[in-house]
Amino acid sequence: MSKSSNDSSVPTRLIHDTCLCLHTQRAARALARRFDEAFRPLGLTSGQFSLLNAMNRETPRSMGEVAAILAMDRTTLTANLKPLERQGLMKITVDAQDRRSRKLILTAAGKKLLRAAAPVWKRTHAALEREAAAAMSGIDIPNLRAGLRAIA
Amino acid sequence: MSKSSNDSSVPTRLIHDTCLCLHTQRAARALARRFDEAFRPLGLTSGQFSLLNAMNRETPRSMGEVAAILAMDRTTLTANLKPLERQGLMKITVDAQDRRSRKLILTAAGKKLLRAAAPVWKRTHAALEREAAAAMSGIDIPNLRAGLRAIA
DNA sequence: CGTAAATATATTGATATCAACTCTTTTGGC
DNA sequence: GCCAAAAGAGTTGATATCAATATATTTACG
Repeated sequence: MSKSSNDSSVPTRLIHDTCLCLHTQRAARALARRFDEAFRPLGLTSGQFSLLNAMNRETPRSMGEVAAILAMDRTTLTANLKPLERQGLMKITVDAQDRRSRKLILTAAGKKLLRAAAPVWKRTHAALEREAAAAMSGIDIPNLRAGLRAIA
Repeated sequence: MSKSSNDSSVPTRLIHDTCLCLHTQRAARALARRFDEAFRPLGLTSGQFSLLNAMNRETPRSMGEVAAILAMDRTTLTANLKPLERQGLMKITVDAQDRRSRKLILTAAGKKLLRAAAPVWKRTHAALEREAAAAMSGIDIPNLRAGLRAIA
């Protein structure tokens, strides 16, 4: 006889221990909280920091380009831009070459905030790498990044 | 003179390429979409699947325990339980030993849904691992999981 | 040229996420 | 036993996420 409560061919325990989706969500939540806290004095979240970064270039990107870079749904990007635009950190302009497309442009305030956030990021990321090394001896951070890219 | 637009000591490009927070968020979004799609015929999201899994045990867990397992804020868990409870997949009971605490208990419907979802998970995860191997030759999935645990 | 298909984005509705705050219950010091 | 501190959970408000759907613009075909 099999056990009464867990007779599935794929036990709960195996799924919990194995699932890359769960492991990635767990890490994503933990890292978001950590960077959110670090950026809080600047009135910025971790996601907003990544988003501003993706827009910080000479040649403005379109919504679709930024959404692809962040592996984010286009409609999520539309929503995420609203608070940034409201705070005057960036603006959305119609692309003159293709009037369906939008160019996402950082304002001076947005660039200034990014400059202020950069050392916070550097400090926080360095601490994260130190702790990761302590938690997992011989952790290979570049390899971890490559693995994350492979599953994204 | 330094360049006019990017004179920060930490260039945007370096942050974009390096940031583990961004890489993890990207992967988390992509995997959530993928598993959400696979579970859709069952009316389940990837997060709900992980949550039901965390509650599937003989000895019920409390909210705090489940939140810790998922690296999730306690208040997020409260919110996430609402649709599951409404759909009759689980119920929340007061712990008789400690009336502050809640025991999270899967219903028969919840267990049945989990059993139906298990093969979907198995299939989807196997496909993910295949594609990850194709994207990154020599990818070490157990090592990737360990790295995710180290940063969570 | 004109229209159907494709492309780029926006809106709506549901769930997810967390900080700040509140409420209830338990624990510890006395 | 009493009361302050601690612990567990719920509520509110803001942002994040995506599917389904809608709108505007461009492209392609005839």
